[in-house]
Amino acid sequence: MIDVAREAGTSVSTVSRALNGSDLISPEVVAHVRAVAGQLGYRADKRAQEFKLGRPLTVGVTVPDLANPFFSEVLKGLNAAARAGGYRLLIGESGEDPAEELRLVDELVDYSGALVLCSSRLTRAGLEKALALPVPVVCINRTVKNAGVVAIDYRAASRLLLEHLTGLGHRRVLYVGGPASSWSDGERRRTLRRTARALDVTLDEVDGGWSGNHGYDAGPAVLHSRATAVITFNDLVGIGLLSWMYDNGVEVPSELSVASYDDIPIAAYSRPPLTSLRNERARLGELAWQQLTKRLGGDDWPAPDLLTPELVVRASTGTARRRARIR
Amino acid sequence: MIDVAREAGTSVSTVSRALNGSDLISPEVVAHVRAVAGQLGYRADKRAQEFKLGRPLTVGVTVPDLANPFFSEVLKGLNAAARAGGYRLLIGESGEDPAEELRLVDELVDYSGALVLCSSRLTRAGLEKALALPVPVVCINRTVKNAGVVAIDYRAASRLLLEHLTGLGHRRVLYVGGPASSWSDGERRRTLRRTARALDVTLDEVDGGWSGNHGYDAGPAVLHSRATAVITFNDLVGIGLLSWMYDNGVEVPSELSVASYDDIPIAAYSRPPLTSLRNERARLGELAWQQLTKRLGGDDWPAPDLLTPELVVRASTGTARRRARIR
DNA sequence: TCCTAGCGTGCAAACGATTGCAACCGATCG
DNA sequence: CGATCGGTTGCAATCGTTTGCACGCTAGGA
Repeated sequence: MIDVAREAGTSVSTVSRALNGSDLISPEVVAHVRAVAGQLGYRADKRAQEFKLGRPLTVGVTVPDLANPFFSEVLKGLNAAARAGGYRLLIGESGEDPAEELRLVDELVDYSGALVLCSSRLTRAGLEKALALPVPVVCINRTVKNAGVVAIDYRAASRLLLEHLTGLGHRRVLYVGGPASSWSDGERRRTLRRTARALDVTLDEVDGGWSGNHGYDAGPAVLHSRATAVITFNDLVGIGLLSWMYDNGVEVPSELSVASYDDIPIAAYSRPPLTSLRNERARLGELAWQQLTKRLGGDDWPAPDLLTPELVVRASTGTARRRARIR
Repeated sequence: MIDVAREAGTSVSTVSRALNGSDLISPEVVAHVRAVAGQLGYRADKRAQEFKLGRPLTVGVTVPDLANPFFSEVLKGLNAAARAGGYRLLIGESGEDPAEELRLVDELVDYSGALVLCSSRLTRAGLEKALALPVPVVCINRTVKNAGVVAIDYRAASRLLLEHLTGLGHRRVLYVGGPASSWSDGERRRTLRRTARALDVTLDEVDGGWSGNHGYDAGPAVLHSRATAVITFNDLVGIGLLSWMYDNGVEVPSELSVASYDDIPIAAYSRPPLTSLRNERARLGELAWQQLTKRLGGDDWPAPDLLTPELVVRASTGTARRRARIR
């Protein structure tokens, strides 16, 4: 900058003003300075700028698992929105571990003007700590006070699933659960139970996880239950389960129906294609950013945004014609 | 910091030294300052530190598509390695668009001490521009001079695939290609052609893309070719293609074999499970970081790291018994 | 002709840390 | 007893910007 000033025969203040389009500076000088700067290949040091200006134009994000398509797409949406607003994303992955997530948050906050916790696995206490930080925090898929909240409406989601299954005549449904630290697993269980009661459906539950392997491994337990329909924590689990059923000669859907949450792209291509709940994941990210901008603009936190998913019926659900058993 | 200094009855210099563990300071003072700092809840401003200290401890990364499991896992590996080295990741997504990638690079460089371009879609000229930047650049899955290079050994990869297929008796193979701007698609084509010639296999090619939809849409073209085996650009394309074959009554592998590159987790759960080339994607990220540290340490760029994949044979490949045709 | 706006510009102080250098201390040595 | 020295500490400059304030200049009105 000093070089530019010297070369242009002005002071650095003038260079700064010229480059930033201040209005109390003559147009000729602006043109001249711009020319000189371009010629010298000068680039303003963004870090110094942001340093001087105050809070960083960065939003820190945590996700449990980068390789999970659900989170990738949330990140896509958030990234696009944040970039449009002049912000960048600093992404951290907690590996589904609450302690690691806390460390991560603690580190990200040093470089971020805001935080987005995506499907936070934080303990209650950890979350308190995060909210006490001197930056605004938005939670995606976790409700909490004094923070922005954007979430899937699991009440509606679970109702859609169960109504679909009862419509097909199922009266006994099994839920294959997700990671214990997952808030959204808790919500899915809670809303399923409640809706099952209302619909007079028997709901059993077994533990699962978040990956295809977890679903595959749940195969025997599923068969042991006397359910005719299964709802899995997510599509990866569902697809893994479908695979076990195929390997063990159980026909889907004539012996067992399988449905799931999220509708990741690959769900349409499983065999049979998986009935699932489509949610606008990218939109989750977008809305998180919107909440953030409002808050950064000085307003209070807006009301939580709830996204209602849409049931995509595919061939993995149908009427039960036979009891499943291993052949 | 000033507050801490005042409260501790010292100068800010002393506080700085105490907190950073300088050796020319008395232990008692260190203890005292630390205590005061803790009590006041003082946290050093990392951004100011890095600003003063010089280059940012951040590595900027570009990927074409965050939702693609291949890239997610590379990011996982890179992230883990970089964090262990005290660096953070600034991630940008180009959306498979060369122009956008260039903009991205131009922005990331303002905040990064190093750049990692993952499967760069940059044009030749764009890449030159990126390499001319005042930070070290590592390319993952793209070879280039004067930069770090970490890549899959596609020569070995293509050979593994074709030898497997010829071993099963296939003499006519079709390649369903990837995005035009993808270097790795180019490499796959090049090495396949070359190996096909050596093995006396007829190789046809059609254009595809990177997603399940691209694979599904390629179905008719695949059937029109007279190939008995198909190699797809990646697993997503492969799974999409399998789905089309199923929907149209083509039996895999008895009428058509399908194999692919990458072996993403879901490949094991397609129906039939997909024969694919396993590569250590997380390791790609790790190696990229290693190259970077060497370079940042003052050395020249090390020789390119080539990772040889491993063929995972599953049920989607077998001996062709019938000519495929739509029923 | 002089005074006063008002516009354009430069000086210098910040932002929050690190660090070379000088100064100070007590102790040891000659 | 004074010089020296090692061990600590503080002063002030610095990183690359932005910006409040003061100043100078020009033009227009009285």
